Amino acid sequence: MNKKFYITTPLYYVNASPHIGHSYTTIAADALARHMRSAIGDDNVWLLTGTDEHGQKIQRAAEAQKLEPGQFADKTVSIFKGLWKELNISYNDFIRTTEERHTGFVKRALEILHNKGDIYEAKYEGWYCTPCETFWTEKQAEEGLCPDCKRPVEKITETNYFFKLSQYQDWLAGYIKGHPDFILPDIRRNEVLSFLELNKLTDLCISRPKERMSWGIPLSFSPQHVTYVWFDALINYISAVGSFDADGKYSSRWWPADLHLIGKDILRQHAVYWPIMLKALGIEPPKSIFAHGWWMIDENKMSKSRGNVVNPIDMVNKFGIDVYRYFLLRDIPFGGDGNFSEEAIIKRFNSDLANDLGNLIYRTLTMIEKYFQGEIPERGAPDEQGRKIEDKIKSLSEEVSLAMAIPNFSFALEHTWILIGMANKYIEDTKPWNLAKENKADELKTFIRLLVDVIREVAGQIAPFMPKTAALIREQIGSDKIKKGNPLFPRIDKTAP
RNA sequence: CGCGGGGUGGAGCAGCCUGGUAGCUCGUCAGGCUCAUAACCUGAAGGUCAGAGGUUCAAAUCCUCUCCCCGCAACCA
Repeated sequence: MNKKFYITTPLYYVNASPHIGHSYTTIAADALARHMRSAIGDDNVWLLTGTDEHGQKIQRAAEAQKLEPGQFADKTVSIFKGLWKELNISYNDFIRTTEERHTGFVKRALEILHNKGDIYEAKYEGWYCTPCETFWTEKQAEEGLCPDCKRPVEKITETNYFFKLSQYQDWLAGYIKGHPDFILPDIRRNEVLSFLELNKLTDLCISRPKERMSWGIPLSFSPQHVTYVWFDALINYISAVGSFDADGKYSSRWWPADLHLIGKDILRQHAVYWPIMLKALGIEPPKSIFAHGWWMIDENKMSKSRGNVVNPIDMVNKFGIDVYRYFLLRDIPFGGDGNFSEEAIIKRFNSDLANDLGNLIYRTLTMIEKYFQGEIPERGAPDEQGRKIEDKIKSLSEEVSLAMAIPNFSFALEHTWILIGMANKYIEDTKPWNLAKENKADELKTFIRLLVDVIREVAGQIAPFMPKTAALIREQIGSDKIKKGNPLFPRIDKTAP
């Protein structure tokens, strides 16, 4: 029935280089997209990522490097694209908010809302800190001082444009209540609901005067203003995959998105602003928004000021792409926070990848070499333990699919590892070395072939998580004749430097 | 009374929504095996599920209170 799957990552803000958090969301989205491609076909899955490039932070960061904002963004974008290539991210489209296809779309969307009366002009009053170029509320600017630099703020009044968020508050609350899967996991859903109950939404200021901030999309009905970055950025999810017709009706092959994958820090923008913007535009909301947790670095929140930002490239260089991908998706149930440390990666690596999976493959290949000169045998009917393994092979993909639908990546991987464990135990119990000595060739064939079937199934199930590894496994054991290589995951000796 | 998350054997976690022998991974100890990457398999030790009270035939699981830790408070995945 649902013959398409449209999944997005956030549009990453290009004011800084990507860190572990960006890579986490993106890898998760990639794994899910790959899984869905194998389930419903390559042509029916669309993975969108991209970059958010407007706004004051970019303008200032560019100035600091004596670059035009566009040039500055180009630099960061190439870093992001390089990382996604490195991490094997199979995105279908990469949209930049500075591209014409997006800016034109945003202008049009704003026009529609303006014509409809959902965007109105009003005086905006606030306490402005000129050196910081930031507005503060009365409460934030205690004693008339900027909370950042502690210099005096001044009261400024300017004309801006506002979006009628408040008008849709009741609709949104009702919608969330009526759609249990709209905001996931439940913790986040409750968070948004209680936020909506406890607060009265204020209309969202969606413009910035050009003289103060020029790096943005100009409003067509007021060229001296540019669009507020969040309003601009969120629209990418629809601008990338569809268009408005002459009457302002939106159409797209892919919309509504099946899943917006985000971090918990940008939940409110996605769960409050975004659905309301869509509602106002007469466009269906996304089916699901899933906010995952944060990686803590050695028990601390990752932040630049702490100097504990983890660069994904360092981890990839140290442990390999697939190990990094596996660790992020396996170590914690998707949704919660996790602790990131090299020690934790090594632990996962040695126990799951080297001992369980790598060793299973290696010992199986050795047996095929030893007992069958490298030819993979056909098999007959297995014994009882073998039949249980057969059953597990059959049921595994369904189990994995259910876990991926949540999505809970660690559950999905755990299911696969149960099969790996069963196979390792099967070897132990069957004692093939005795079968060989006793010349029980048929039993040995069936036994070995079942192991091969297990490994092939495992390769299929881990492919979305570890595409490179899956390909290597298939290379070694995918055809009639094995190609044994070195162990896929040589153990990491902790005592070594 | 700002909001939220968490406190489960040595470590990290699942289970809690839909009460009913407390589970997983790692670590430790003992044993087995040799096809294998000092890997694999088996067994054992180890928890009054933060504390108190309540509901119930029965509570880690539901309710109340207390203590402790941690995030968030509008552009950091």
